[in-house]
Amino acid sequence: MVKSLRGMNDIIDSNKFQYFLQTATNVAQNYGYSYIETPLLEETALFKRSVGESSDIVGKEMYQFIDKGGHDVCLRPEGTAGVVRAFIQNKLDKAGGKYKFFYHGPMFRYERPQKGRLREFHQFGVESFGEISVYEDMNIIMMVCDILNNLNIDFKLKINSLGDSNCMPQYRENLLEFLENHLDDICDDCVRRKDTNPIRVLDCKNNKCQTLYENAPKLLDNLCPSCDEDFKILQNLLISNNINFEVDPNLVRGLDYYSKTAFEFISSGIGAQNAIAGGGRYDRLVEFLDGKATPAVGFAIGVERLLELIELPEDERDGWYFGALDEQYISLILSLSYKKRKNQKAVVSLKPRTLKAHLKAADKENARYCAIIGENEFQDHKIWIKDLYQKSESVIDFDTI
RNA sequence: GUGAGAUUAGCUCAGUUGGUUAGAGCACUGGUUUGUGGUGCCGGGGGUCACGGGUUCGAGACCCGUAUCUCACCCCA
Repeated sequence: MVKSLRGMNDIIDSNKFQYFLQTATNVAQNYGYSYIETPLLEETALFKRSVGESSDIVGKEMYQFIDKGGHDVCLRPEGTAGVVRAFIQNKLDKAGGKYKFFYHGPMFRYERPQKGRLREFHQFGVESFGEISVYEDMNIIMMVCDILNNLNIDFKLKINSLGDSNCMPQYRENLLEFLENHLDDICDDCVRRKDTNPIRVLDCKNNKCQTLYENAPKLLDNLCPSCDEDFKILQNLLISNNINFEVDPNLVRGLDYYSKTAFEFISSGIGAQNAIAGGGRYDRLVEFLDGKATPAVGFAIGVERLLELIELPEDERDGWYFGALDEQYISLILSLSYKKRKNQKAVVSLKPRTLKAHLKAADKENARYCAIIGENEFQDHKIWIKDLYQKSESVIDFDTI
């Protein structure tokens, strides 16, 4: 038997998926965002330049291949790069103004699958272009809060500031110097990180490293005045809007393009993969991908991780079930259901059964009304209807259905 | 990529030191003296015991390999 590839699942029971998508789409539209769809396949160079070759995503997790035309392409491992490319390619950077997009769809990373981590997974994300103000960072965070609250999901918000091109390079130097001086005391992973992505040592899980890093230079102590002020404004905004948060000076993002505000939404109860949404500001990325310098900020939600946490509201009895006690009335109920379906849900049993069997089936369908025609009803030009919720019965002329 | 544990019916799981025809609950399906569901009773279908080798008179069980799932690491949403 041919099976689906490892870490790639069918979505057979799509109720939660649809429920999430509707909720998130609603919120995004309430914030004035419009839908954008970009290709799943892009030139490999796009991700190398945006996400960064130092990241594991690009370094070892991309579905990359040479297509029949000899182009080096790969399945998108994340959503931002494609949206930024589309923004530049359609010359929206030159047009000026503000652009706000939301997107959703599959992403691909060649990882070892676990719960909340798949090779083909789904993200819902937004990207806001042209707003340099930290108030937009706040808008974006409020949007995630709205989505999670509407879905009744408990979360913790962690924020940090990564600094910008004024203060980050200097901080990086300071940190590198610190690491060089403690090479013998840090774990093997951190030695490796020092060369690939030194900022990442900050969220190392090794206790010995963490104790050591308490004395390391701190991101937040090295912010330039502009970054520092924005970060304070953001915290005040969160407080005045009653959004609980925690400043996590060790919060770093895995993708290279982030600067200034970085945030992560965490949930307990889904195991080690506890980040359900993440995002931040990426003011340099548009320019870096050959566009006109445009500030931008966005987030992405990991859909599968969120689905683990969603409790679907209970379905109420709804719609009609049509059944016949004898073969000869089936064409009649087929017509009646066709009529009823113009404005309501209606299912038809295509085979004659006993009344009891029909009631059982109607109940299983979670129908509100069970409508049955038997010999008695047919002779009187009537249909028997039971309201399965009210438990009341009635008999009406079937032309009035 | 590293380490660990799993895999028996559609689902959740039993299955004794290796020994007849591999079981249960749920789900599905049919019937239930006369036309009343969710909540009675009786029946029925459904398993290449993940796949491939090996040990043995005999393997669902023991050994090896592969695949997949799960957990942790790494990484990240």
